[in-house]
Amino acid sequence: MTAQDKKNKEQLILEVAEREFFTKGFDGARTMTIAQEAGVTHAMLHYYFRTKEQLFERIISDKFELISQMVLSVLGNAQLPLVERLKEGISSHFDLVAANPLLPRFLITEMLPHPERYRYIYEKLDDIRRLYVDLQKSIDEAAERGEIERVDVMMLFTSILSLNVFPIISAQFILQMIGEKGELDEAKFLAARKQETIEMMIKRITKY
Amino acid sequence: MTAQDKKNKEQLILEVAEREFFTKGFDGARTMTIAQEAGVTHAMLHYYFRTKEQLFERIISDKFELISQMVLSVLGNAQLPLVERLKEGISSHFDLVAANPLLPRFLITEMLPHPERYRYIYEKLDDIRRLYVDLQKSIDEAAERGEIERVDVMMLFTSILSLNVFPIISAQFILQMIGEKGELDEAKFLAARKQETIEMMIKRITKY
DNA sequence: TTTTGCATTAACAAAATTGTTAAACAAAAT
DNA sequence: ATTTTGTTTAACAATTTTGTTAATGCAAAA
Repeated sequence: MTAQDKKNKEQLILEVAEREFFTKGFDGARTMTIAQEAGVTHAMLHYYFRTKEQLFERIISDKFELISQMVLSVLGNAQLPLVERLKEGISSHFDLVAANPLLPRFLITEMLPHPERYRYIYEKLDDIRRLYVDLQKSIDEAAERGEIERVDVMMLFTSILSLNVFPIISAQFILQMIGEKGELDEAKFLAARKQETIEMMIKRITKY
Repeated sequence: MTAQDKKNKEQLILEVAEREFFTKGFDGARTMTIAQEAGVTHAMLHYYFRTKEQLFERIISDKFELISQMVLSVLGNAQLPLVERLKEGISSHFDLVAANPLLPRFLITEMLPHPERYRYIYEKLDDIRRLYVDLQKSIDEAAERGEIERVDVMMLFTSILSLNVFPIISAQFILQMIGEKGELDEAKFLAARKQETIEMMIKRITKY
């Protein structure tokens, strides 16, 4: 067995475990299932990661950067003009969430019930306050010039987060409920959502 | 022990169990914990409900009507004029979700991973298709008369659901991230959200 | 080639969780 | 008063899940 094989085996466990944890939550995940699906004995899993908790921690800290981005990117690129910034922010945030659809659900099911476990994530997010203040300033200035409506960034932020994340989490659910004859598939639905969200947010800040 | 006491004890277990299941999910919930918090031996819990599964099923079927309402009420009262219908629908839906904040998270963590367990809920929701078609007709007519923009009800529905549910689920999370010095408490935040959502949706269908 | 160190396996141990039972008990019915 | 019915408790059994260990293999370094 080469070093490469080892890396691959460890990596394989991590990938399988990520899917397992993200879909079933910490409590629902089974180390035996993970081991089985990764094609290793469950003793191997314990050999590499010692405990279920440590395997979990490893996955979370590996995902940390992505989680931060997932929150931050809503606020967009401070260099762009306001409306562009909004469009680009919504769009890139949507894509990021859509590319990692299991993560938001996991955050909701794991972080919310165990906030103490994830304190370090909140700490890291000082960046968000800078972008927040910055965006509020841009908005206030534009509003001063009568270009847009004055709006609260926290409301804007929450709306974008809601409109981007919720449909991605629950697309299946919504389509099953009111999808007509399944002709509208998930990909089309989400593409439509992305445009809808951009349109709604633009309208929200537009002054008439 | 009177019949009343029994009812109370059984009821107490149900109440405690509901909170336990809704916060920790089926896998995270512990029958011992439930029994302990309800002040009964865990044998009692099994005496009344036989298995963890049966206790769970009981809670779900008891909540069934509420779950249906939580989806249906978004579409509002078909008797009212369109804008009123929208305002009233958003408002009552928001209140319903806010009064049962654990339920949406639970639906996301339980229904989405186990759609087969909840097939009967989808079946029940033929009502929603009636309201859906009905609302689309109202909108199309109003749009025909040039009163509002033509919009797709599924988009409208999804937006309202997103804007109402997501902030309620994740208020804590959002406030911790960008809440300034905790001066904005959860109640104020949610009250602001409710107004914001109504305003956004009205703007969405308004024609200029 | 021998040693060294990590990788692997199989069997086992421990802990946590759920589920059962028999016997005691209490209340209501006869 | 006695029977019947349902409730409660304590002890225990079963199962599931996690974690450990000792023996073995195997590849590369010494």
